[in-house]
Amino acid sequence: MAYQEIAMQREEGEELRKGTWLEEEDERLISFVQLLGERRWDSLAKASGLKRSGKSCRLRWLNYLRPNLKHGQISIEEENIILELHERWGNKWSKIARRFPGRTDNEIKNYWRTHLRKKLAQGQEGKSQYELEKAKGDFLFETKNESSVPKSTCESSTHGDHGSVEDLWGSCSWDNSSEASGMSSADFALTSSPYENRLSDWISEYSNDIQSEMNYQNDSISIESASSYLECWTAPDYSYTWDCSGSLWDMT
DNA sequence: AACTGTTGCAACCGCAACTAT
DNA sequence: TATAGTTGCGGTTGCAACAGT
Repeated sequence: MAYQEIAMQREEGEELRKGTWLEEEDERLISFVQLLGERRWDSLAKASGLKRSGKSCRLRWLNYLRPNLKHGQISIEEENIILELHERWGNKWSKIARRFPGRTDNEIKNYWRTHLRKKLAQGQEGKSQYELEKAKGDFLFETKNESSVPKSTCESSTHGDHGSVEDLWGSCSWDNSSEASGMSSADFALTSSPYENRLSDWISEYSNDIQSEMNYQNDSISIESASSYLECWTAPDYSYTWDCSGSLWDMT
Protein backbone atom coordinates (compact mmCIF):
# COMPACT_ATOMS: atom_id res chain seq x y z
CA MET A 1 0.00 0.00 0.00
CA ALA A 2 1.36 3.41 -0.92
CA TYR A 3 2.16 5.84 1.89
CA GLN A 4 -0.15 8.49 0.46
CA GLU A 5 -2.94 5.97 0.39
CA ILE A 6 -2.59 4.66 3.92
CA ALA A 7 -1.90 8.12 5.27
CA MET A 8 -5.52 8.92 4.54
CA GLN A 9 -6.54 6.54 7.31
CA ARG A 10 -6.13 9.37 9.79
CA GLU A 11 -8.54 12.22 9.44
CA GLU A 12 -7.28 15.67 8.57
CA GLY A 13 -7.09 18.15 11.42
CA GLU A 14 -7.53 15.48 14.04
CA GLU A 15 -6.16 16.47 17.44
CA LEU A 16 -2.96 14.64 18.37
CA ARG A 17 -2.45 12.88 21.66
CA LYS A 18 0.36 13.89 23.98
CA GLY A 19 1.81 12.53 27.18
CA THR A 20 2.37 9.01 28.41
CA TRP A 21 1.99 6.21 25.92
CA LEU A 22 -0.56 3.47 26.50
CA GLU A 23 0.27 -0.21 26.11
CA GLU A 24 -1.97 -0.59 23.08
CA GLU A 25 -0.31 2.41 21.46
CA ASP A 26 3.08 0.78 22.00
CA GLU A 27 1.89 -2.48 20.49
CA ARG A 28 0.44 -0.70 17.50
CA LEU A 29 3.60 1.30 16.98
CA ILE A 30 5.79 -1.80 17.18
CA SER A 31 3.73 -3.65 14.60
CA PHE A 32 3.75 -0.70 12.20
CA VAL A 33 7.49 -0.18 12.56
CA GLN A 34 7.96 -3.85 11.77
CA LEU A 35 5.72 -3.39 8.77
CA LEU A 36 7.02 -0.11 7.39
CA GLY A 37 10.50 0.22 8.87
CA GLU A 38 12.15 2.91 10.99
CA ARG A 39 11.59 5.79 8.61
CA ARG A 40 8.98 8.23 7.32
CA TRP A 41 7.67 8.67 10.84
CA ASP A 42 4.96 11.13 9.86
CA SER A 43 3.52 8.72 7.33
CA LEU A 44 3.92 5.83 9.72
CA ALA A 45 2.08 7.73 12.45
CA LYS A 46 -0.80 8.48 10.11
CA ALA A 47 -0.90 5.00 8.64
CA SER A 48 -0.99 3.38 12.07
CA GLY A 49 -4.03 5.37 13.09
CA LEU A 50 -2.22 6.47 16.23
CA LYS A 51 -3.22 9.96 17.27
CA ARG A 52 0.45 10.84 17.65
CA SER A 53 2.89 12.95 15.69
CA GLY A 54 5.62 11.25 13.72
CA LYS A 55 8.09 12.90 15.99
CA SER A 56 6.46 11.42 19.05
CA CYS A 57 6.39 7.95 17.45
CA ARG A 58 10.05 8.17 16.55
CA LEU A 59 11.00 9.23 20.04
CA ARG A 60 8.94 6.47 21.66
CA TRP A 61 10.49 3.88 19.41
CA LEU A 62 14.07 5.06 19.83
CA ASN A 63 13.94 5.61 23.57
CA TYR A 64 11.72 2.79 24.73
CA LEU A 65 10.48 0.24 22.21
CA ARG A 66 13.52 -0.40 20.03
CA PRO A 67 14.92 -3.94 20.43
CA ASN A 68 18.15 -4.51 22.38
CA LEU A 69 17.66 -1.53 24.64
CA LYS A 70 19.08 -1.83 28.12
CA HIS A 71 16.62 -0.59 30.70
CA GLY A 72 18.62 -1.55 33.76
CA GLN A 73 20.63 0.57 36.14
CA ILE A 74 23.74 2.27 34.79
CA SER A 75 26.82 0.54 36.15
CA ILE A 76 29.81 2.15 37.88
CA GLU A 77 31.91 1.43 34.79
CA GLU A 78 29.36 3.10 32.55
CA GLU A 79 29.15 6.02 34.95
CA ASN A 80 32.90 6.56 34.84
CA ILE A 81 32.91 6.48 31.07
CA ILE A 82 30.04 8.96 30.92
CA LEU A 83 32.01 11.29 33.16
CA GLU A 84 35.09 11.04 31.01
CA LEU A 85 33.25 11.45 27.73
CA HIS A 86 31.31 14.40 29.09
CA GLU A 87 34.55 15.97 30.20
CA ARG A 88 35.83 15.55 26.67
CA TRP A 89 32.77 16.31 24.57
CA GLY A 90 30.45 18.34 26.76
CA ASN A 91 26.70 17.85 26.32
CA LYS A 92 27.00 15.80 23.14
CA TRP A 93 24.59 13.21 24.46
CA SER A 94 23.89 11.37 21.25
CA LYS A 95 27.59 11.08 20.61
CA ILE A 96 28.24 9.80 24.11
CA ALA A 97 25.29 7.42 23.89
CA ARG A 98 26.70 5.78 20.77
CA ARG A 99 29.50 4.43 22.98
CA PHE A 100 26.91 2.54 25.01
CA PRO A 101 25.05 -0.03 22.95
CA GLY A 102 21.53 -0.31 24.25
CA ARG A 103 21.55 3.07 25.98
CA THR A 104 19.78 6.11 24.59
CA ASP A 105 20.95 9.69 24.55
CA ASN A 106 17.92 10.63 26.61
CA GLU A 107 18.80 8.06 29.25
CA ILE A 108 22.38 9.25 29.52
CA LYS A 109 21.34 12.88 29.55
CA ASN A 110 18.86 12.21 32.34
CA TYR A 111 21.40 10.17 34.28
CA TRP A 112 23.91 12.96 34.03
CA ARG A 113 21.47 15.58 35.18
CA THR A 114 20.01 13.59 38.07
CA HIS A 115 23.05 11.71 39.36
CA LEU A 116 26.39 12.86 38.06
CA ARG A 117 25.89 16.61 38.03
CA LYS A 118 24.81 16.46 41.64
CA LYS A 119 27.70 14.19 42.52
CA LEU A 120 30.19 16.49 40.85
CA ALA A 121 28.68 19.55 42.48
CA GLN A 122 29.24 18.00 45.91
CA GLY A 123 32.95 17.96 45.27
CA GLN A 124 33.02 21.49 43.90
CA GLU A 125 33.00 23.57 47.08
CA GLY A 126 35.71 26.20 47.01
CA LYS A 127 36.08 26.09 43.24
CA SER A 128 35.66 28.99 40.86
CA GLN A 129 32.37 30.01 39.28
CA TYR A 130 33.63 28.74 35.93
CA GLU A 131 34.44 25.33 37.34
CA LEU A 132 31.03 25.16 38.92
CA GLU A 133 29.37 26.06 35.63
CA LYS A 134 31.44 23.45 33.89
CA ALA A 135 30.32 20.83 36.38
CA LYS A 136 26.75 21.76 35.65
CA GLY A 137 27.36 20.96 32.01
CA ASP A 138 26.25 24.35 30.79
CA PHE A 139 29.58 25.97 30.07
CA LEU A 140 29.86 25.01 26.43
CA PHE A 141 26.66 26.77 25.56
CA GLU A 142 27.42 29.93 27.42
CA THR A 143 30.16 30.68 24.93
CA LYS A 144 27.41 31.16 22.36
CA ASN A 145 26.16 34.10 24.37
CA GLU A 146 29.56 35.68 24.90
CA SER A 147 29.74 34.67 28.50
CA SER A 148 32.56 35.51 30.83
CA VAL A 149 34.27 32.22 30.08
CA PRO A 150 37.10 32.78 27.59
CA LYS A 151 36.80 30.59 24.50
CA SER A 152 40.33 29.32 24.78
CA THR A 153 39.72 28.21 28.34
CA CYS A 154 36.63 26.40 27.25
CA GLU A 155 38.36 24.63 24.41
CA SER A 156 41.32 23.47 26.40
CA SER A 157 39.09 22.14 29.10
CA THR A 158 37.05 20.04 26.72
CA HIS A 159 39.65 18.32 24.66
CA GLY A 160 43.07 19.52 25.61
CA ASP A 161 44.32 16.47 27.42
CA HIS A 162 44.15 12.76 26.88
CA GLY A 163 42.60 10.92 29.77
CA SER A 164 41.99 7.24 30.13
CA VAL A 165 38.99 7.51 27.88
CA GLU A 166 41.49 7.17 25.04
CA ASP A 167 41.21 3.46 25.63
CA LEU A 168 37.66 3.75 24.51
CA TRP A 169 37.96 6.46 21.94
CA GLY A 170 41.06 5.23 20.21
CA SER A 171 44.71 5.95 20.80
CA CYS A 172 45.46 8.05 17.73
CA SER A 173 45.85 11.66 18.73
CA TRP A 174 44.21 14.07 16.36
CA ASP A 175 45.84 17.02 18.01
CA ASN A 176 49.22 15.88 16.74
CA SER A 177 48.24 15.68 13.12
CA SER A 178 45.97 18.65 12.95
CA GLU A 179 48.41 21.50 13.30
CA ALA A 180 49.37 21.74 9.64
CA SER A 181 45.92 21.42 8.23
CA GLY A 182 44.14 23.54 10.80
CA MET A 183 41.65 20.74 11.26
CA SER A 184 41.25 18.79 14.45
CA SER A 185 38.94 16.40 16.17
CA ALA A 186 37.72 19.39 18.13
CA ASP A 187 36.29 20.86 14.97
CA PHE A 188 33.97 17.91 14.86
CA ALA A 189 33.51 17.37 18.55
CA LEU A 190 32.10 20.84 19.07
CA THR A 191 29.60 20.69 16.27
CA SER A 192 26.10 19.49 16.76
CA SER A 193 24.50 18.57 13.47
CA PRO A 194 23.73 14.90 12.83
CA TYR A 195 25.85 15.07 9.72
CA GLU A 196 28.86 16.38 11.60
CA ASN A 197 28.43 13.97 14.46
CA ARG A 198 28.23 11.12 12.04
CA LEU A 199 31.41 12.28 10.35
CA SER A 200 33.10 12.77 13.68
CA ASP A 201 32.17 9.29 14.79
CA TRP A 202 33.26 7.78 11.56
CA ILE A 203 36.64 9.42 11.98
CA SER A 204 37.09 8.22 15.54
CA GLU A 205 36.02 4.71 14.60
CA TYR A 206 38.37 4.86 11.65
CA SER A 207 41.14 5.88 14.03
CA ASN A 208 40.38 2.86 16.19
CA ASP A 209 40.50 0.54 13.21
CA ILE A 210 43.82 1.91 12.07
CA GLN A 211 45.28 1.70 15.55
CA SER A 212 44.10 -1.87 15.93
CA GLU A 213 45.65 -2.78 12.63
CA MET A 214 48.92 -1.10 13.58
CA ASN A 215 48.98 -2.79 16.94
CA TYR A 216 48.56 -6.05 15.16
CA GLN A 217 51.55 -5.30 12.96
CA ASN A 218 53.74 -3.63 15.56
CA ASP A 219 52.93 -3.63 19.23
CA SER A 220 55.00 -0.55 20.03
CA ILE A 221 53.99 1.79 17.21
CA SER A 222 54.05 5.48 18.20
CA ILE A 223 51.26 7.99 18.25
CA GLU A 224 53.24 10.13 15.77
CA SER A 225 53.29 7.28 13.29
CA ALA A 226 49.61 6.77 13.74
CA SER A 227 49.03 10.45 13.14
CA SER A 228 50.94 10.45 9.90
CA TYR A 229 48.97 7.39 8.92
CA LEU A 230 45.91 9.57 9.33
CA GLU A 231 47.26 12.38 7.15
CA CYS A 232 44.93 11.28 4.40
CA TRP A 233 42.10 12.65 6.49
CA THR A 234 43.48 16.15 6.40
CA ALA A 235 44.07 16.13 2.65
CA PRO A 236 41.82 18.52 0.71
CA ASP A 237 40.45 15.82 -1.53
CA TYR A 238 38.37 13.52 0.66
CA SER A 239 37.36 11.33 -2.22
CA TYR A 240 40.61 9.39 -1.83
CA THR A 241 39.61 8.11 1.55
CA TRP A 242 35.87 8.21 1.73
CA ASP A 243 33.31 6.75 -0.55
CA CYS A 244 30.49 9.26 -0.33
CA SER A 245 28.07 7.26 -2.39
CA GLY A 246 26.28 5.86 0.67
CA SER A 247 24.03 7.85 2.93
CA LEU A 248 25.56 9.38 6.02
CA TRP A 249 22.32 8.61 7.75
CA ASP A 250 22.73 4.92 7.24
CA MET A 251 23.83 3.88 10.68
CA THR A 252 23.99 0.20 9.97
C1' DA B 1 -3.77 9.83 56.96
C1' DA B 2 -2.98 14.18 54.62
C1' DC B 3 -0.23 17.49 52.83
C1' DT B 4 4.06 19.38 50.81
C1' DG B 5 8.52 19.18 48.74
C1' DT B 6 11.84 16.54 46.00
C1' DT B 7 13.44 13.34 42.59
C1' DG B 8 13.75 10.70 38.36
C1' DC B 9 12.43 9.97 33.97
C1' DA B 10 9.43 10.01 29.83
C1' DA B 11 8.03 13.03 26.59
C1' DC B 12 7.75 17.53 24.35
C1' DC B 13 9.61 21.68 21.97
C1' DG B 14 12.42 24.47 18.98
C1' DC B 15 15.91 24.52 15.93
C1' DA B 16 19.33 23.11 12.48
C1' DA B 17 20.59 20.13 8.88
C1' DC B 18 19.45 16.92 5.44
C1' DT B 19 16.35 14.94 1.76
C1' DA B 20 12.86 14.82 -1.68
C1' DT B 21 10.22 16.96 -5.13
C1' DT C 1 17.30 26.40 -7.42
C1' DA C 2 13.56 26.77 -4.19
C1' DT C 3 10.86 24.99 -0.88
C1' DA C 4 8.35 21.73 1.84
C1' DG C 5 8.93 17.68 4.45
C1' DT C 6 11.72 14.72 7.49
C1' DT C 7 15.11 13.57 10.86
C1' DG C 8 18.19 14.18 14.74
C1' DC C 9 19.75 16.73 18.60
C1' DG C 10 19.91 19.19 23.02
C1' DG C 11 17.29 21.72 26.41
C1' DT C 12 13.22 21.82 29.02
C1' DT C 13 8.88 20.49 31.10
C1' DG C 14 5.26 17.69 33.29
C1' DC C 15 4.00 14.26 36.18
C1' DA C 16 4.10 10.02 38.93
C1' DA C 17 6.40 8.09 42.77
C1' DC C 18 8.63 8.71 46.88
C1' DA C 19 10.27 10.99 51.28
C1' DG C 20 9.65 14.01 54.98
C1' DT C 21 6.74 16.43 58.18
